[in-house]
Amino acid sequence: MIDLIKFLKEKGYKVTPQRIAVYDILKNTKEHPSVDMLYSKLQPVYPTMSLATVYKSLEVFKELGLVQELNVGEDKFRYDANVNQHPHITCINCGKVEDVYDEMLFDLADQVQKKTGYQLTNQQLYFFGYCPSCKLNH
Amino acid sequence: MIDLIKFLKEKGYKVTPQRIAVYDILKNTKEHPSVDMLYSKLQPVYPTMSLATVYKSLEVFKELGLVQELNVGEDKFRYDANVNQHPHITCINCGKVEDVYDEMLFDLADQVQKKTGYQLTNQQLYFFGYCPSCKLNH
DNA sequence: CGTGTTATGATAAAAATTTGTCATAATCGA
DNA sequence: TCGATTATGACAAATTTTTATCATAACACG
Repeated sequence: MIDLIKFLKEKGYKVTPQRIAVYDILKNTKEHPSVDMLYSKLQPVYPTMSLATVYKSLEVFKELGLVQELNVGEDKFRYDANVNQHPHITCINCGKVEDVYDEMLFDLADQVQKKTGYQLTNQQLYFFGYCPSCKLNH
Repeated sequence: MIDLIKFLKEKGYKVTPQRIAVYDILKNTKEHPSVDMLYSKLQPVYPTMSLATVYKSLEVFKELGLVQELNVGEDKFRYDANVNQHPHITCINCGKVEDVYDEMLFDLADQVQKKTGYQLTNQQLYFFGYCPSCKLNH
């Protein structure tokens, strides 16, 4: 949270309760919410919070490098306050998105860079399947 | 091409010039076209081809397992007649999408499955960066 | 070749997220 | 605390891909 305030001030953005609230949710969840999920979570706390404000806050956070935008194959984005590049896994039954930790993935970028001749800037690794609890009901 | 006709007939779909034309383009390109790209390519050959027909053809192909739908982070899909699961790399300058061949990626799914407990059905691995020719102009 | 069924094409319409507008409110530095 | 500037909120509007409609055309089977 200290980071958010510092970053906002450094760039001349104002520190507002709304921005803090949005970032706070992102920082304290592992469920990679979309804009509508964020909005729903904020409603109880900030009944007057507007969708536009959520969008505008996220825009600022992206610019500050405080969140990353994920495209998990839905027609909307999800957001993650963990800006480290890391793979995600989505349950195709219940829709949840989780992180994947695997050392094997660390060397991947280098390897791909050598093979392709591209200068990599980014990667998005998504796995899809049934999560442990959903796979029981199949 | 023989596959397409066989598959269509097996499932009771009619063999039409439009379906053949759409599939033909997908089969003979490596650029992973989107619907609008397909439509543009078809225009010179089939001036009366409709966008709706492109969409409907792709729907059938997906059902037959003849194409895969890619989400490379745009707000539309791209299509690939190579239905093997394989990683893609996108140039963030010129927008082209290419395949990545790397043996390292083959074990990945198993590894992730073990780590996460998920039953994997699918994966989408996307790398982003500047392609060899675009990176010169930076 | 004829008939029943499915596909096509043109256009309208949906669908849903994201952006714009602008009056009002809040922030921040002096 | 004051004043200048920026942000918020409510809603309109844009954007754009994708689906639905339906009369006409084409296919496939006997």
